[in-house]
Amino acid sequence: MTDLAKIYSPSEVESEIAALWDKTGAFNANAQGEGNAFCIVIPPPNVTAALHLGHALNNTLQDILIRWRRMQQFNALWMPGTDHAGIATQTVVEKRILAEEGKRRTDFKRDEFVTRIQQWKDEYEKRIIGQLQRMGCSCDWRRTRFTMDEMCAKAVRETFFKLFSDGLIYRGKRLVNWDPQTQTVLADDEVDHQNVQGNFYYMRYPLAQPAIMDGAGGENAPATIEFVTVATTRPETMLGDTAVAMNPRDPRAKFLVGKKVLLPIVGREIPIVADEHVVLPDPNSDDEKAKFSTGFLKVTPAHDPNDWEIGKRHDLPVINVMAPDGSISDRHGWTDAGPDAQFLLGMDRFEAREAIVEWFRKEELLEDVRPYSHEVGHSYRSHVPIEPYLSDQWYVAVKQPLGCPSPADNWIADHADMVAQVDGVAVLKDTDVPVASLAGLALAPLLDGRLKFTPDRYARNYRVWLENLRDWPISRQLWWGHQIPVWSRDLEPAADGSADSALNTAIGGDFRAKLNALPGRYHLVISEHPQQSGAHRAFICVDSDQSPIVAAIEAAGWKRDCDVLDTWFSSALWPFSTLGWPDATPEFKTFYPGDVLCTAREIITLWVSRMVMMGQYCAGDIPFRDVFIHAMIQDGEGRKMSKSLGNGIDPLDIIDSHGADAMRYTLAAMTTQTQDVRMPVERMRLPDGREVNSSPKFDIGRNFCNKLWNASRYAMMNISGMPAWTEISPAGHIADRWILSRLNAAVRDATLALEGFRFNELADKLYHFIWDDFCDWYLEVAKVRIAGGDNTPKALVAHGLDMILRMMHPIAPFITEAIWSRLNELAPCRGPGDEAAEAVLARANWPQANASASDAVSEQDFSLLQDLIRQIRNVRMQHNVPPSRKVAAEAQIANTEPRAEGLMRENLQLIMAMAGLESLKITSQAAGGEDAASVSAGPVTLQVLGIVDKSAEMERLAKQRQTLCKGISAIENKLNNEAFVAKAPPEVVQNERRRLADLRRDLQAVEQAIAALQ
RNA sequence: GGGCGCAUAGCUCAGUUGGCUAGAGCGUGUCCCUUACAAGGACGAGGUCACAGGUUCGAGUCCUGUUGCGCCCA
Repeated sequence: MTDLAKIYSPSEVESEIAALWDKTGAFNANAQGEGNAFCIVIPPPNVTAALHLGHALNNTLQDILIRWRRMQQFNALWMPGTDHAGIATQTVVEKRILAEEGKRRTDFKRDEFVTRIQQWKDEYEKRIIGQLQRMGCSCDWRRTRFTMDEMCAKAVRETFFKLFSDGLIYRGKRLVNWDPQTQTVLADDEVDHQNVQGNFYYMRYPLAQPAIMDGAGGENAPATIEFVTVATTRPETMLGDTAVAMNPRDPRAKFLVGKKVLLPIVGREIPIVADEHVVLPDPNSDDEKAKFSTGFLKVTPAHDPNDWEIGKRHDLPVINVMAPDGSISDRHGWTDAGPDAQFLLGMDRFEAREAIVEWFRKEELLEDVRPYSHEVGHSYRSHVPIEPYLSDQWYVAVKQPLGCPSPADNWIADHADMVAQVDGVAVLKDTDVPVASLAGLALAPLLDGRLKFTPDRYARNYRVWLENLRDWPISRQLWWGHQIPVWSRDLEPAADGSADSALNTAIGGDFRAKLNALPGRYHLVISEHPQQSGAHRAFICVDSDQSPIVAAIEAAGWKRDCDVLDTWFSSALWPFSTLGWPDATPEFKTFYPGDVLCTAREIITLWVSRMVMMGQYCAGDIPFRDVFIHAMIQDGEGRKMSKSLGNGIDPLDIIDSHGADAMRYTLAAMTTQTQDVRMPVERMRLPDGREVNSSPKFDIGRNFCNKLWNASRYAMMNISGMPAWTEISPAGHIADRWILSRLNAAVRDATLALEGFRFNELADKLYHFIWDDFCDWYLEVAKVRIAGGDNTPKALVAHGLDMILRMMHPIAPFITEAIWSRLNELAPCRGPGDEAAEAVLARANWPQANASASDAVSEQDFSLLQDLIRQIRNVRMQHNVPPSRKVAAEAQIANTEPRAEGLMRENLQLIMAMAGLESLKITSQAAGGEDAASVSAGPVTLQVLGIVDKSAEMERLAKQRQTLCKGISAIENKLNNEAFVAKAPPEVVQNERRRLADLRRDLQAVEQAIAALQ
């Protein structure tokens, strides 16, 4: 009987099983549920593109954890969803529309364009969810969220409002990382540093008045200086220079500092200032900077972060010479562009670089050009070099004391040893991070051990990043995202100079009183006007778009900020926004805080830290206890998988060719503590004719699934006539005692591996238990016994299969569920207790290990039988005895080992069948003969009769003797070493003695065999 | 410039606090289409654990240095 195919065909069972899970609501979590909750939120994949193999790994691991906990009967929720990925998605849609329709974003109205992105999002969200489902992910699909859906938007709005009201969001003008391509600001961690081959340009700036330098000419004669030479890699920024700086220790400084230079092209007169930051020139230095330095540094505060700092120290003007698209412009802060500069206006920054260099060359002011390789920041999204750019942005103050109740309040009292007082503020020891600040809220749980990273080395990344954290720029000049809920208005200076009367004059009447009369919350901030002195600018944050306050202020001429929030702002709220926070929903109460976050290391700072921060600040607790960081998948050459290299692997292709379970198994087996894994990529042809990228690695999983499938086939073919558990005596046969002990060990090992996030160990232990112990030995022994009329093994096979399916289910859910269904039809009751098995494996119980089920004696006895059988097979092989030829053997057992003799006598038939013997005699003197081969296993010496020619056997024995002698002398040396015997732990010494005795016994057997042959 | 990781069989990788003759899968050699499985079975071969020092009775494992590769941060 069996309807199972000989070869496992994943496509035939996967859809059927997916339907079963769907129908039974197997993945549904219960928000009203009693008992222990267990919650994982998915790292929401970007709707930018379909999922790749890295996602497959990430989600396989999460699914393993959630299925395991669900089987442990936790009320398990895996929250699914996707991320709007602001800049990334907007960029791909812009590119697509430009390529297909030749239109740019600016050809659309904002809401039209957002609709287009929305369409893209709908398409990819569907694709992504479909991919996750085909991988077998057991998310509660009813709850699927999106970072811009209504529920998440509400959390974003609430959080922004709270931060704004708490004074933690401010508007600041400063140098930002600007992406001229997408025209948005980027956070520091969105900038990729790439090594670029560029040039140092040496440019002469004439002095306004020539300077006389004593003793600088030859022979200490005074010298006249007419110009200074600055070196720069970005000549185009010279248009915005507002000083030349030199190190005060430079011997020339006393003659030059305070003098003026005339900025070429522009004609601007700028001072020479002294600043320690300038590197002294030294052509022989190992330091690249000193080698290339002239000692004169052009200072462009609007276009370089270091120059910005120098500018602040010397109170220099800040002149921005570029438009947001990176072209040279006199409309964004540059007011003195003279006639000579006109030709540059409108040029792209790189074009301008060439033009300016050429201008200097023509004017004979270009002293030199030297090649120089250096790091340049690039946009992680558009890949163009970023431009340091002066701009107004919204920031979150991450190290500002909170001034509102937070989890930090009790923490300070409870962890006095980790806190220091600096200027009346409690900071975390050895840092400048206030405990009650956003950064402090993220850091404290790591320091006190509530937040744990696996592998733990990543905790350091997290800690160092938070300790050095700078304020978080959260505004992005995009259309796709959560629009910033702040309205603003400029206020003319009031007669009395007060901001409030300026406000009331502008609006007419008591503005605050008017707003207070309306329902809803708002927070008003008035600051000085950035340009007009005496004037003010007012900002209002409103908690909801539906608020009548919005209508009121818009009617009064307030304008809403056009920018949107950084994507990570909404992602930071994901662990609780998805559960309905700020409302006290049953979901939030049941599932927050969650348990595990599973992600890649590149995202620890960007995302993990911010989730902890916001979880504490908004929801009052950390969002998860464990952070598991998995490896990055690279190709066979150690390169990142990417579209541009064409070395990426599509998980759906693997599912089509190998099956979802095979993919999952392989990915789990590859998950060690290392930070990247290599996956050799090969082209392969699918049955439908498509040629796709794949990897031979996935054969491991496919072969294993096929093995499991066939072992199950065998088990189910033998189920008829299976005795009830109560009718058998599973302790009666050595093989039964052995497999039960091994089974128990497998349960224990699998559970421990899962508890420690050791996925490869889980995969490995199950592989060897199933393939080696269960299939190669237990099933083979069972065949012999069943053929001999013993039906007991049938019950143990059924029980073993039942347990294997449970343990394998988290890794390979489809195949195990499919076999489970069929097994339930054939043998609903199996195993101790003879109880009916659960209907759906996804909801069945995870087995429990039992220390008393471990049987070391039986394991030792059985391994003696295995050893003996292997030895006989080995000697047969070496003497070219074909498997079909049965041979006779006789065995002799050391008379000090009566247990071994009993074991042999009870299992004669078994040994004969397994080793291909026609007879096996136990005698007190197994003499063998000229044609006998001698083997030994522990106390058993056995002669395989009639198979050898004498010289071949002599040769084999001689080789064996040599190996044994080598081993013996190694141990003897060790034991003769007095220091070893004196200092090593007694059990180690004991062990060596036992090994020596064993080897000597084996050697004796070999020597006897040799003597017998001679 | 700072930090992290990796280097073990032809390939991809395991190897918990130092302790049996360093393991697995793939590949490879020999034999076998034995009624669960040839995507299989049986039995083999294959390693100076990158290099040089040090600690220790004992080092793939700990320490120092060197070389090569990769990643993160500034």
